[in-house]
Amino acid sequence: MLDELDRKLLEILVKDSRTSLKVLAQQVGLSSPSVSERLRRLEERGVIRAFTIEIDPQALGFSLQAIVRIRPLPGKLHIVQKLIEEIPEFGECDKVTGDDCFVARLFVRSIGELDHLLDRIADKAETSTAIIKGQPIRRRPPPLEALTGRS
Amino acid sequence: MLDELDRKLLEILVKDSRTSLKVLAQQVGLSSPSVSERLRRLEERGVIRAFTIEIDPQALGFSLQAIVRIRPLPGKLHIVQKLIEEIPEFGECDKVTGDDCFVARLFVRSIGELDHLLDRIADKAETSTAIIKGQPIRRRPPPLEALTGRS
DNA sequence: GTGAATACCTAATTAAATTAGGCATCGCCT
DNA sequence: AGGCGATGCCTAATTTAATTAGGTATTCAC
Repeated sequence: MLDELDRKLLEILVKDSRTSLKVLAQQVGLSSPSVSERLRRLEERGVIRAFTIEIDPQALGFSLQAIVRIRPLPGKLHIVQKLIEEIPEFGECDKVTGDDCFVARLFVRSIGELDHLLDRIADKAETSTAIIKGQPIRRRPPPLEALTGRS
Repeated sequence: MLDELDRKLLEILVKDSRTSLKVLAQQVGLSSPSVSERLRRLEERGVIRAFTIEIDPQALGFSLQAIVRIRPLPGKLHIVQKLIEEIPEFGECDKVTGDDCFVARLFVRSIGELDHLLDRIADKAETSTAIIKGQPIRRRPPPLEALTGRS
């Protein structure tokens, strides 16, 4: 369902999505219309979810990040979820097993802002917060390398 | 340091980084060479870290994700960090305050694979794992919206 | 007030993406 | 076995986009 060439294309595009069809084509040994068609299908099938840019949060003024565990109080699940969706300072957020809780990333400008945001959910959920220090050890993408290499 | 137009450009590009200079230009009311120059500088300054694609992990076979808290045993910090960097199944990983530990995302094909990977660090760190269920409530990006809107 | 630096513009050029049309291979059905 | 449709690729032509070159207005420092 995803052949060698598709994976190679994805690998190149993760590193630089502006790579021209011409260059992609010579990397995989196809013509540019063929590559174009493959990319179209990868998008169509949802393998490529988006062409996007990665922005440095610090450049936007978000010098602080935190990882927050949020356990909604009984009956408050939907209200809490809605809040998370609406507050723009939330980054990625996942629901995890166990005692039905969320794990989310928060981008803030200061500790004060962090406190303020947590206050907004304090009466609807039990939270625990870990402040992120330093630069990330790794950044996001799903492990394309893991498909070819051993682990 | 980042004016209104820059923010607008970032906002458009986060949604679709293939947006042409022509379209960007008319959205912000500049000519395309001017937009081109602004983007060049945003990259140069590190505001735009990368042009990239977002891939659906499931399409790659990673049907399971977990968030793992990893507290390296005394003296084992660097070994653990190196492992996290090298194992391709790790996604983003941050160091957090408190008792010096990491919070990482793991992409795996099965519970078996998850167990296997955790075994590899079991003798070097204390770990606790939460399996992610369902689709994420929110996805990654730092909150551009938070710069304009109130919160 | 003059000179240098910005930040923008338009027009011309170069480069990239798309379209159109055709060919080979494969699987399937009769 | 022969034919038919669907794939997946190709080249060449066309269209669209990005870049470059050169010029103008504005601002700030001296």
